[in-house]
Amino acid sequence: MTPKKITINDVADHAGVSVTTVSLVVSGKGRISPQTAARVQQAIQALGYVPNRQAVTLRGGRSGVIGLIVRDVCDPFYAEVTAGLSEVLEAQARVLFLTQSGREGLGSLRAAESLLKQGVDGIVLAGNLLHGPDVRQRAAAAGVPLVCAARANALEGMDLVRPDNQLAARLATGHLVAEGHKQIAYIGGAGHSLTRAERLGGFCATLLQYGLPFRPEWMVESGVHRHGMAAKVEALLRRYPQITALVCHDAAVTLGAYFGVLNAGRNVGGQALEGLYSPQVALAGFGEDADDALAELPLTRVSAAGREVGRSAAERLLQRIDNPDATPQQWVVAPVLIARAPG
Amino acid sequence: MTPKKITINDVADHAGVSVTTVSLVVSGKGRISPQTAARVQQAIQALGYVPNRQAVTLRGGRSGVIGLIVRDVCDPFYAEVTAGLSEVLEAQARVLFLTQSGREGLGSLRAAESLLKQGVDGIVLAGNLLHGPDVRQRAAAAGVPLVCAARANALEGMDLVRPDNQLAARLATGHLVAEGHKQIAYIGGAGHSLTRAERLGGFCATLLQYGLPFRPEWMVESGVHRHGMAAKVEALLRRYPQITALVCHDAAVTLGAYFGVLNAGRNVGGQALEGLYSPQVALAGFGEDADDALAELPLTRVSAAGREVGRSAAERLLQRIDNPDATPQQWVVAPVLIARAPG
DNA sequence: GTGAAAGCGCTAACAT
DNA sequence: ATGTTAGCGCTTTCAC
Repeated sequence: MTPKKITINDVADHAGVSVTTVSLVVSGKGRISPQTAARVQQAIQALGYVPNRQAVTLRGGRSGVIGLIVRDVCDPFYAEVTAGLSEVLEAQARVLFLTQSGREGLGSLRAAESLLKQGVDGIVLAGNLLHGPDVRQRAAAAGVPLVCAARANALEGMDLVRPDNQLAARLATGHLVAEGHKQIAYIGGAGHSLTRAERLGGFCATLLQYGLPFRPEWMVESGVHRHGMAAKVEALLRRYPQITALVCHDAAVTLGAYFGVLNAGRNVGGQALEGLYSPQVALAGFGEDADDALAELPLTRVSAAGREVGRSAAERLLQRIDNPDATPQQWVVAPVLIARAPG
Repeated sequence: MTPKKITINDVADHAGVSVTTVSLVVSGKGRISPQTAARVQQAIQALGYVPNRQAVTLRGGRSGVIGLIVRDVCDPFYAEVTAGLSEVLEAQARVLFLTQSGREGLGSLRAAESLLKQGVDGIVLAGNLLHGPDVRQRAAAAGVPLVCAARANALEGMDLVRPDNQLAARLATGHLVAEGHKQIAYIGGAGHSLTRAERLGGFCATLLQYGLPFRPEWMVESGVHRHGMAAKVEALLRRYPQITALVCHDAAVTLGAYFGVLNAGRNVGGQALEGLYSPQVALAGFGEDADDALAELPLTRVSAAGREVGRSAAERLLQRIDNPDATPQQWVVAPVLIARAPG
């Protein structure tokens, strides 16, 4: 059934050389004569030889495997991160171990444990940075490099790749301002969210920069479950009819806001109209590219570029693998503005 | 830096026995005296011994690793499948290799190749069944079990886990019928989609079962990009005002349909009103649990239960690993209806 | 019941 | 420039 596994010995026999020679040819290390090298290559082709990873690793080489600890692959942002990571690693002929720490998962630390047991060359911790220090300690003890990828800022002293939430908010807000809006509210996000805090920073900074008002009452929290945003937005707009634009924290909030606008008797659109009061309310929202359910809505979106975060995390980890003693760095990935024709 | 790796030899020394004994105790195989076993266990605890996977695998044991080939982890359905798979495997102290075949990935076959090189115990092919036969052949040649997990039916002769699209459509349609709707249209999906075909089967069957009309003009395709569904739905409703309910193919289509209903001067709601013409139009849609952006809409959703598909695929693969010669089976996973209070 | 020893496939000294 | 050989950590006959 299973075809006889062909090993380095078979190749050596077939080429009439020793295993050392074959090994040297494969790794391109020693000085081997062109003729011999050619004969060996030919034997490799003929037999379809593929080096056995476990043997290499056992002997002390690299396993070629990277471990990923992610809270929940179903979260669109982290799904993008995972995809980006996987892309880069595949291009390097490496593979990715996936473990989940959240939901039904076994927790970051246990995940790390099981990855280390498998002999990974490096670990990416995506989200769940609460247990970051524990994981770092464990990885350090095993001499395995660790890189974090998260939605918001966190620990010092660790390699971390994250989106630029502040810039994202500046882009979104700036876009609305450029369209002529002067009364802008921020909708959604849980009060304790670090991501929200960073975005609010960019939001306020942009308003200040243009001399526009920002009022605490115009920053509406959503609970974690994001229920009833439509009602909250409707109430906001009825109370402050001068508001002409909303920055929305995520896809669910955006949709809620959309209905809130309609329920308040206003329309959703882009360009701010003349005069103080406009029946139009413009929307800008954050979200991943994969959140395409909202693609048809007339709104401007800013993506946190999760895929790019994943790619960068992979790059950084590969660097760390080659150079374990490098100083930890924070990499910030620029967001992407996807403007929508007003309408 | 790196703490000395402790091996089976260290344990043997510490316990004053031979490596054979330690191995036997760990695997629980040979007949070892309780005293010796206890001493060994104690040594294992004391030293924190963890068997080296590569050594075990090299020696001929199982690697404890399962490979997953998925087209795109960012697709909500396959993200759920991945999560379900990962859950089950983690519970079994196994780990999951993730490879992507689509997008920037290297194609199913190359992914399979790289998984086999890593010595996986089994492979799950999720989606992209076009290349299923190739992958199967390759896996079979390596003596590695293969299980497919896909959104729709496909090849014969392979183990396959998939959602019950037909039942899903029956649930959605039946729900609308139970609410009193008699004129129901099906919106969205690409014409060549197998999933759509299966759902349409369930849709039509349900209508027939209740003696309700089904008309080809009431089955509106969306392109692959799902643009302009709002306009299509508006046109449909204006042309056939007797329609009171829509079954929507996915989240994006549902949202488009929602606006189509509004644009047609109708409202979205649940209960069918008296009389032939109702201003209300009810919506039922398909989607994963993770598609929660639409959670606030007053509509009934049917989930394909991707997570459960993943779990089942894992179960089946574990069976195949224990019993490689079993006959291929098709497993069908029941969908989940999430009813919404009509509003 | 327990131990000695032979490899699994590979790499890296150390010869030659 | 190429070959010999000693392990990496483990399981598994086969002795005792």
